[in-house]
Amino acid sequence: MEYNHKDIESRWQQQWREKGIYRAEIDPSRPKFYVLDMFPYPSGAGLHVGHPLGYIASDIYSRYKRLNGFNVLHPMGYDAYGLPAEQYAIKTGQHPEITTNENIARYRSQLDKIGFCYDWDREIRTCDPDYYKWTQWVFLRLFNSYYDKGADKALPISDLVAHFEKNGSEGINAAETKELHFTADEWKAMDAKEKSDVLMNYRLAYLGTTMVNWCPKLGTVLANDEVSEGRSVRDGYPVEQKMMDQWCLRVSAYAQRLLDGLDRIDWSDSLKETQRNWIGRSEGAEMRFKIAGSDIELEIFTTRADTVFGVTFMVLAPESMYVDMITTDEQRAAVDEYIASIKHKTERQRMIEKKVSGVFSGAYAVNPLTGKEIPVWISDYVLAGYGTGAIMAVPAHDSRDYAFARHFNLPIIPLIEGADVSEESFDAKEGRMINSSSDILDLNGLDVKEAIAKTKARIAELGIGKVKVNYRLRDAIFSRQRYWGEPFPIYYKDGIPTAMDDKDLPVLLPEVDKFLPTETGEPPLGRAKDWKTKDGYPIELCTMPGFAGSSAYYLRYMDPHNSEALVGKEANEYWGSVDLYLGGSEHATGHLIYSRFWNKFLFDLGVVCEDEPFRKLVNQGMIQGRSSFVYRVGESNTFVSAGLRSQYDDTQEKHVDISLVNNDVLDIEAARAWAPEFKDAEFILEDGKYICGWAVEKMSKSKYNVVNPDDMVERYGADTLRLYEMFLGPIEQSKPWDTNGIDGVYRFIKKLWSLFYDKNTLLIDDSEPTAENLKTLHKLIKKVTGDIEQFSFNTSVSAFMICVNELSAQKCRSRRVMEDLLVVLAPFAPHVAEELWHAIGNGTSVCDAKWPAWNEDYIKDSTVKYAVSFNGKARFTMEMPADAGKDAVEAAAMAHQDSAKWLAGKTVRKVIVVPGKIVNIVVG
RNA sequence: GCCCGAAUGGUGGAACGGUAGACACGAGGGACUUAAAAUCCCUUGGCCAUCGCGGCUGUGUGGGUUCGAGUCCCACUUCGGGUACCA
Repeated sequence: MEYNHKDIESRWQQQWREKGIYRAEIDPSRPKFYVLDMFPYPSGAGLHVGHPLGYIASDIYSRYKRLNGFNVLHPMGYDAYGLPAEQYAIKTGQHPEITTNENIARYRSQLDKIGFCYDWDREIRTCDPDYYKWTQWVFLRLFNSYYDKGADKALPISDLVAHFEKNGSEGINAAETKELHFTADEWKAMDAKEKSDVLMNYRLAYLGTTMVNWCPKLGTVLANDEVSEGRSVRDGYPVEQKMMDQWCLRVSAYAQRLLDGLDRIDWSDSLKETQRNWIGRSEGAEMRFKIAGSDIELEIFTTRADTVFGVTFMVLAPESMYVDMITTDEQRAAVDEYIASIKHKTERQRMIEKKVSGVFSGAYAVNPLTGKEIPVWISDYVLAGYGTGAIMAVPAHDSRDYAFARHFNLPIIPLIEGADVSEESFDAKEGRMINSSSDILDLNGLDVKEAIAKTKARIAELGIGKVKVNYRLRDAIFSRQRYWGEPFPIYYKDGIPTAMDDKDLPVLLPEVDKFLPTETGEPPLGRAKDWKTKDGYPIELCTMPGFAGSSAYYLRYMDPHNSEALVGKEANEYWGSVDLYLGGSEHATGHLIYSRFWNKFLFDLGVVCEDEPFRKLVNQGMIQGRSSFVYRVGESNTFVSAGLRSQYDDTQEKHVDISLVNNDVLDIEAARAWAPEFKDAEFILEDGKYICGWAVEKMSKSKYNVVNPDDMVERYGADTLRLYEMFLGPIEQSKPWDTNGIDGVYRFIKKLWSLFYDKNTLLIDDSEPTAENLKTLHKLIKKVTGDIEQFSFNTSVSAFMICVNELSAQKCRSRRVMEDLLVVLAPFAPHVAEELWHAIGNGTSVCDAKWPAWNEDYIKDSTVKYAVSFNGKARFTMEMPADAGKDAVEAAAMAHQDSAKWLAGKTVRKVIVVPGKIVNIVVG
């Protein structure tokens, strides 16, 4: 029988499906293991060969755990809400649901061909009402909760209301948008709208007026992690800043817990570091500066309290509420003009220009520690969203303040001994303080760190400020002016945002005639007929963002058909948290923050039993494309081979489809047929060939470098694709796809096959394995076991190749050896392993076998090779009995015939013997 | 700018501080074949060699630790990734 992957793979895939062997059920008698892939957004382009990389790795790990007796939960689903389907709907009028379902069907068929062990009975789609009901359900909980900083957890908003009834805002220690002060009587006197406004200040899901990233092209707001360098991450459209009423999640309340949790989880250091930076904890002090001749106090935040004596001016963010309050009449016109000029610029423009700009407010503030009066300026280099939106400027020791001071000719006072501030500021936190003394505080001679501590203590003592920890992490903006997303379970009762009841869930996404905003600029849901509650109140028009549906999907997989709860107690307690999570590092500051926040909140509520959702996380690298180019000479219809390109002044590179290129040699006839512009083109050859240039780029249709896994499966089979993707290199590393190498893996499978079959004759018998056979086998078992535990799948593939070559040379026919070999191979190449497993007479599936243990005795050598070096440089090898003692090894090395040559005329100073490895003789 | 990470043949990549380049691709040579595909065998870091003895050199650069460094430490260069007026 010849190896026929098509026949084998479709047959076994069908059998596995029919027998449902990958179905996972709660089984307290077995240990559980939860392996999760980041679920994909089903895009119209389908999967390319890079997508399955992580899925293959997690599949290998899942199968390995199964073989080791674990009850493995390995589910898959679709992050089905998203912009591309909606964009397509706007263009064509086709409902995004239709597009999405088509794309899902395509993804599924592509995934199925690769032979994954997913439990498809647990599939979820975020756009499915049975699923998004629970997304809405969590939102209602967030809406009805606040964060108590004392208890350090989320509590019901009703607790807060009870407190207000009794004590007003007195003694409240809650995460809040801004500090509010009112008495119980004042609270009671408020009308419904006023009370709603006050509670919004505390709710974990709240409606707030915030500066948002508005993308006019997409007609929606974007979260910070969806914006990069002033453009939308997904499509690259410009993004501008705009004040809008938006639903927000108070993620910032969990900043410290999100930070602390990182120490308890097994993620890569770089990913943890990225999250730490994103959360951006910074310890400093808040300090109040009085405005001269008024009662107004400006509050600032600084990490450099030690530099108070170098404060020569203050700066407010243009959006700061103080701007209006302190601007003098003389400066009013200038300030208004400046603020207007800022508003015109988008964030992107501001960033590109990076020009120093600002305006004097006319007001002066009093430095509380020196008594000196300093001017207050307004500039856009101070951000409204961080700290208090106001800073004390210390030009000598902060580069931004320095640039500003230079531009506007403001004084610069150096505070650190030896710091030269004539050309640039001295930002380092080191050195001894000078020029820092007044009646109130003396820092002279102190080290920077001591000075910071002393100043903080003094500020607190004087009651002009306090020690404060700030976080860069902002609340997540949760509204999208879009159609294809989860509707909010919120309606407006006389203008007051009101939560729906659990029994009203799910709030189904309504039908609309078009997917565009309305003529009056309302979101698309404004087009829905009767978008009202039963009582006739209007329902929220925005939908939730993409990260809503992906924030708790891993919980739903545990109990996907539960209609009573997001996840049942029993299921949650059994499956716990995700033991292994695989996905791309691009979610480091988005999904992976939001779902941790979401999970911690649900933990506070007692809905889930684990505080962290993903115990171990592995980022698989990206597989990039390897694009091929031809070079057009000037504007002509002549193309020059890559090697001759330098002989022409003006050549332009042009992508050509990689299917036309083999080992960088262009198939010219195929190229002529491929594109009209090549039809009559002239090709200048080198050595009779047209050599293409190449570059590693992201795989995309427009670069003609996409490799489709279906084609690979068709030509080589799923097992070869799986092995090859693993063989390409370490899983975490990004690497270009190169189809050329796949033949090597394909050959390996054929060699494996020929170990079992010669034509139609099965070669395997019941003969006893030889010592050699066992050594080869057990080396493999040991290696692969270790590799899988460490996610080093590429070296496992090499180990299989070596093993098969050895067994083939040994003419091994022993069934015992082959069985173990197939079990170890099964996670990597399940189809061929299953086929051969049955061929040698096993009735049950190899997926249900037991992972073999290796026996060290079989691997042990009776003799060991020692590399003998002189002064560290290896010169020759000698063989010694494995149990020879150090002295014997040393003596043998010294007495070896080759030693004489290296020892001639030298004295031996020292001999180092590393058992089983090396003898190093140090000679002088 | 700041924070991570990386740098090894023509290519992808192996190497608990112990004979660098496993394994694979590609290339070259050969066998089989009318021929091709497939398969198999040999060679393959560089340089030298009285090319079947052997030798020298070699893991981005420069130092250091060590009997011994691709691996550890310091400085630098280059390339990726993240982030950015975050006070």
